[in-house]
Amino acid sequence: MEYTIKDVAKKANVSIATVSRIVNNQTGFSEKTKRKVLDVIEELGYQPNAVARGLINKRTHTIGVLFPKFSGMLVTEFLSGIEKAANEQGSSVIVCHTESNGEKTMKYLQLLNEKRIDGIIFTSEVLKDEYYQYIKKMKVPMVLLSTESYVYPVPYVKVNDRHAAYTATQYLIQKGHKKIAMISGNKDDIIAGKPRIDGYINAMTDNGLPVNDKYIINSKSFAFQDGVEGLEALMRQAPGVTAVFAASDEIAIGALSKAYQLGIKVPDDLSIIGYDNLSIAEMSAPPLTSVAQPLAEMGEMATKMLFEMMETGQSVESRIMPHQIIERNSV
Amino acid sequence: MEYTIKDVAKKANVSIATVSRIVNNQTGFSEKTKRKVLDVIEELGYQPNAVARGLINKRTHTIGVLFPKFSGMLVTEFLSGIEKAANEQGSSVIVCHTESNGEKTMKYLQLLNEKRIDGIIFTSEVLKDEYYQYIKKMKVPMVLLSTESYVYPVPYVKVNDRHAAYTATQYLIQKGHKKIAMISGNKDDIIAGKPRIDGYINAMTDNGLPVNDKYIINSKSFAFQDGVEGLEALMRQAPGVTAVFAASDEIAIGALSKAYQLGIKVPDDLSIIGYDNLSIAEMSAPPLTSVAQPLAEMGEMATKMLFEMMETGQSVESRIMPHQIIERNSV
DNA sequence: GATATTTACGTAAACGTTTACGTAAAAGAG
DNA sequence: CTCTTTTACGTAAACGTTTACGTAAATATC
Repeated sequence: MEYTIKDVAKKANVSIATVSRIVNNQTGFSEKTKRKVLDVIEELGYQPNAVARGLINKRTHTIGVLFPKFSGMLVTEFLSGIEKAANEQGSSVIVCHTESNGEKTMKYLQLLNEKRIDGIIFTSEVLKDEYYQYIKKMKVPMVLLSTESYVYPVPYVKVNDRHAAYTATQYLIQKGHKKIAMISGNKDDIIAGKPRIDGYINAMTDNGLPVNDKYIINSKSFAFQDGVEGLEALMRQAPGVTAVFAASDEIAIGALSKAYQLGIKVPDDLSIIGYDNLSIAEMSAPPLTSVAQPLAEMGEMATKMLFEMMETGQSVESRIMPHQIIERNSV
Repeated sequence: MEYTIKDVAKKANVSIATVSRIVNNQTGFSEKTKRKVLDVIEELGYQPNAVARGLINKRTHTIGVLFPKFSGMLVTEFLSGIEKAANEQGSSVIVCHTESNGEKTMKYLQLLNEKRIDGIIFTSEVLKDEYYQYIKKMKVPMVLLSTESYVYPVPYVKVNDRHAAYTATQYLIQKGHKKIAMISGNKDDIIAGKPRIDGYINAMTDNGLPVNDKYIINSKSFAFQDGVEGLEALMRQAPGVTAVFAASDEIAIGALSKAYQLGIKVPDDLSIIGYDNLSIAEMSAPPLTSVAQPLAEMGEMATKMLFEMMETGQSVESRIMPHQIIERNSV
C-alpha cells in the first residue's frame, strides 16, 4: 500500500502527470491509457496520499470541532450530525475537548492551525476575543453551534433560547398552571442561562401572572444535581407551586428524582417540563415532556454552512432552528 | 499567518535548515542565532505547516477512531479518554461513524489510509476479516476497544464481560435472591451478548440455582425499549422473579420504567441491576445499581497502547480492565 | 495534401518541510 | 603557532502530489 504515483506511472509507461490527470478525472488522455492506468492502480492497490495533496492544494479536507464538555449527551448528537455532513463532503472531523479552558482552547486552535484544517465549528460556549482573533488570523471559516456572538460577525446555528423558554412556560400556562417555578441553569451564562430565564419571565408577565423571585432557583450549572437541589429548595421556599420549568433535561430529571423521593407525584401533584429532549427524557419515569432542539440537524446545518463558506469564501446567514415541545407524561 | 520557514529564514538572515533545526530543538546553532530566529518567529507569528511535516516525516500525529454507533453515551466516555491521551501525545483524533455498515467502514478505512493517519482504534464491534486485512495492508497499528478478536492477533482493551456478568449475578445471590432473571441483549453478539449470558448462567449453576429458560429474555439489542418489553415479557412468563440482571443500563432503565408503570416497587418487590454504569444510572429513580466499566480509562488505555505500538513498532499486551459494582438503590 | 487546430501526453517547478552532506570558522591540543 | 577536532552553519535533495507550459501526434479544414 505504499505505492506512489511514480510507481503507477512507471508500471503503466506514462508520466506521473497523466496518472494525476486520470486520478482526478480531468481531461487530456485517451480512453486506452485511462484503462491501462486504472488497471495498474487496481493491481497495485494505489491510494493517493492526501498529505501530499493537502500540501499542494492547500485543502486538507478536515475540519475541527471544539467542545467545552464531553460529558453530556448533547455532544454525541451534535457530532453525529456534523460527522454525517462532513462525510458527505468527503471531509473528516477532528474533535477537540477544551474543557472551557482558555489555555487549552488556544493550544487546540494552534494545533488545528498547524494541521491546516479547512474550517472550525465552535460549540456551546462563548467565543472569547482571544479565540476570535486567532481564528481570524488563521483565515479559515468558522461557525458557531449552539452559541452565538453578540460582538463578532460569526454565523451561528442555534435555537432561540428565549423563545423556546417562552414556549415551554406558555405550554404550562395553557395547561392551567398559574404557580409556575423555574429551575434555571447558570444565570450568568449569557447564551443558555439568561435568555431562558428571560423567556420564562416574559411568558409569565405576558399572561398576567406574577413573577416571584422565590419561584426562580438559580443553580450553578445545568446538571442533574442542580435539579435535585433545586427542587428541594423550591419546595422549601415556595411549597405552593404546581409546575416547574427546568432549564435542562438533566435538571428536570434531577427534580423528578427528588420529587419521587419526597413522595410528590408527577404529574399529579407537580408538572415538570425539561429542555433539550435528550434521550434520557424518554427513559425517565414518567417520561419527560421537554422542549426539543433538533440537535443532530443543528450539527448538520452548521457543517453545511461551514462548507458553503469554504467554497464561496463568503460568510453565510445564521440559522435559528425550530424548537418543539415533545409531549410526554410529566405535565 | 501564512508565513513559511523561508520567510523566517530570509528575515533572520539564516538558511531554512537552521530555522528547522531551531524549531525542532536539535543542535547545530549558536545561542545568538537561536534568539534571533525565535524573535523573528514570534514577530511573524510563524507556525510550522504540519502537512508538509507529515509528508516528509511520514507521521501525521493523527489517529482514527471508529464507532459503530453515535447514540449511546458510551461514545462520549470513550472519546473523552481517547482524546485526552491523544492530546497528551500531541496527536489529534478523527472520529468515524460506521453505523456498523461494512461498506461505510471500508470507505472510512480508505479515507484514513489516504490521510496517512498513524493508528486506528476500533471500538465496540466485531472486527471483520475485510477490515482486518485492509488495516494490515495499511501497516498502521490498531487496538480494539470494548471488543476483541478471537481470530486475529490484535491487542484489545476490555472488561471481562462474562466475569462481570458473573459478579453481578453473584451479587444478587448474595443479597438473598434465588429467582433471578436476566434480560439479555442480542445473544448472537459474541462480544457483549453471549458472554454476559454465560456469566449469568455460570453464576447460577455455581450457586446451585436452577437455570430456567423462562428466566432469560433475549432482546434484539441493548436499548431502553428492549428493557421495557423485556420486563413485560418476564412478568408474563415468570411472575415469581425477585431480581433481574439487565445486560445494559439502558435495558435496566427500561425495565425500571415498566416496573413503575406496572406498580412494581423497586427494590422492594423487584431488584434490578444494570451494566455499564452510564450517567443515567445515577439519575434514575431509584438510582440504579450497576456494574461499572471504567470507560474513560479504557479509552485512555487503548490510546496509550496504540502510541506504544507506534513507537516500538511492536504489538502490546491486551488489557482486561477491572469492573466494579456500584451500589445504589435498585437492589 | 498542406495548413490549422485539437488532443494527448511529458517535463519540470512548486507546495513547506526535514536532513544528509559539505565546508568554513571556531575551539582545542600540543 | 600549527594541526586537529568540533561547531555552526548552508546547499540541495527528498517527501508525493498538482499544474503551467511545451511539443509531437492526431484530427479537422479547405
